[in-house]
Amino acid sequence: MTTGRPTPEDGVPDRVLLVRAAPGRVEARELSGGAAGPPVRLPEEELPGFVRQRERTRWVWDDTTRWYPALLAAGVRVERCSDLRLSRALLRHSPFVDQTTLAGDDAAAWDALAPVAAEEHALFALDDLAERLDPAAEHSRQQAALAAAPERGRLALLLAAESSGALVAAEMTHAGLPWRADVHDRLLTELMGPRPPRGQRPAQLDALVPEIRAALGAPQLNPDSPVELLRALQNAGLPVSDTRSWTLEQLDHPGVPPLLEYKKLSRLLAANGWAWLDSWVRDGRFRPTYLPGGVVTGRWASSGGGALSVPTQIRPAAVADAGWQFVVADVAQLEPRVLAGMSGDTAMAEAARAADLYQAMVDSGAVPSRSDAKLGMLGAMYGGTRGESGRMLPRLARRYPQAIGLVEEAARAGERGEVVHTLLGRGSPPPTGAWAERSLEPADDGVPPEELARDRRAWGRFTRNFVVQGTGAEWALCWLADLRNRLWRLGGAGELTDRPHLVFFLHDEVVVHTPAHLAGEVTAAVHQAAAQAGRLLFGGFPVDFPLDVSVVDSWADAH
DNA sequence: CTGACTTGCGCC
DNA sequence: AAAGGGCGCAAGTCAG
Repeated sequence: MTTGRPTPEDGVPDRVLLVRAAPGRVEARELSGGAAGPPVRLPEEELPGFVRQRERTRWVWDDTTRWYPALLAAGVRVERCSDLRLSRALLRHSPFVDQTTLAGDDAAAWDALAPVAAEEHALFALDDLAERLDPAAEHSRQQAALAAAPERGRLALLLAAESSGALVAAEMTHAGLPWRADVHDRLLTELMGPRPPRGQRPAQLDALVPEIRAALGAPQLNPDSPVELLRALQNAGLPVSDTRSWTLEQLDHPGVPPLLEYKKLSRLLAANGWAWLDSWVRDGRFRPTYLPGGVVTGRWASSGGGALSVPTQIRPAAVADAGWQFVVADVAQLEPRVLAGMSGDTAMAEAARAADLYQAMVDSGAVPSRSDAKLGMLGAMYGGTRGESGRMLPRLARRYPQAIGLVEEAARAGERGEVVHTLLGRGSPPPTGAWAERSLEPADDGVPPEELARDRRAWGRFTRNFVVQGTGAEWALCWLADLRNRLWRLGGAGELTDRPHLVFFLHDEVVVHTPAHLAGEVTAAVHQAAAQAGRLLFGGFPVDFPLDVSVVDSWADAH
């Protein structure tokens, strides 16, 4: 920013901090090293134009949810950013970081900063906590923390990936998942009859009630009440202590089939019925809010419309626009592959070079059958040791000592009350609860020792899973970030939604909405991004991440 | 009545 | 002897 207002010609270093100044005004300050240059002030309405000019800039801002939606609404996409809120959250819990480097007067306020939802993203809400924070100071603290960290390379990758994730999240909410309300409505109508007036049951659902009542001999039964239902089942002589579908399926009784049918339809109606359509689908798009880093392991959370569980039943309503298609991709067996990579277990990595990792474990003679392989690995990663899953563990440990050793050690560390971390350095939360506070002295306040021991083992299962789930989330973030940039480059000259763009992401699956003629190139990009994510996390270590990719008109047709 | 908690079930 | 990770959401339940 040598000549006043920054321009593209200024070239690198090209990291610019955006700060809210007086109402309606923004300050841009070029950053180099730890220092911020002199502020350049511009009116809010000029910000999109200003940002659009500097395509290669890394924008540093307090929180992506407070800046990016408005830019997207103005038709501006940014290439990269540093999200100080997300970065701080990572650094604050990473065991790689010396926490004293992050101390400061407004540390507590930074720690408390929460994302804003789409409806409240007004850029200059004066009562916003963010208004009182100093992003330049926070940025230099974070740079210092990073510079002092023993694993600064990994951490820097994690911060960049997390920030890219924040961009993707905002873009997906902006674009929305194409959703055909008419198809959804037809689907509901076929299953349970036409939409009833508010507060009434649809015809097909209603018709099941007398059937259930008759079979159970409970003429007044309201099947929506778990309490009433449980009593009715018990009065009918059925040995049950809950009303879960899985429990009911074990029973042989004439009341069970209509009841299961009722529960199934009633669930669909409540979770993804007409009310869901009214609330969450506008102008042919489903727009949930994604919360990057919303889960302690690094997975995303979501809010609005239950984006984490869009049932397969209603996916036929996700239909690409005319002339467009979906490229749907998911990673087969992400977590065991990640475990092979992060533990450097060459034997498991060899299995991970096959499209079906579990089958490869059988073929190498490690376990007798595919289901043994799967159950055993799930048990190793989740901490299940019951039955089949537990019996496989010694066998797996012999064959894959590094991989199984890594999760076992994570479990032991958790049980000792220690913090564990992912490959890139995301730290697990410190343990809470009676067992953790009392781990060094015997219980003296009446909490039975068995209960403390149970809690301790439960925490060990959490830390065991944390390292794998969390590193899996890091792989997925890198995949997403790289794919996002590849898609942009494929698209020609238009805005985000004129080019191939991400419209859905869930843990290990993405949906890209693309002009049909680019579907082949998008498919290639999805594969290239997966390979790149593997290299970023595991360098040259030979572990593959094969994808299942479909090019479809409707999400329901994938796989 | 409201709000907190529980139950059940969908997704990975 | 028993022992499975992470979520969000709606509806029912129950205490205050």
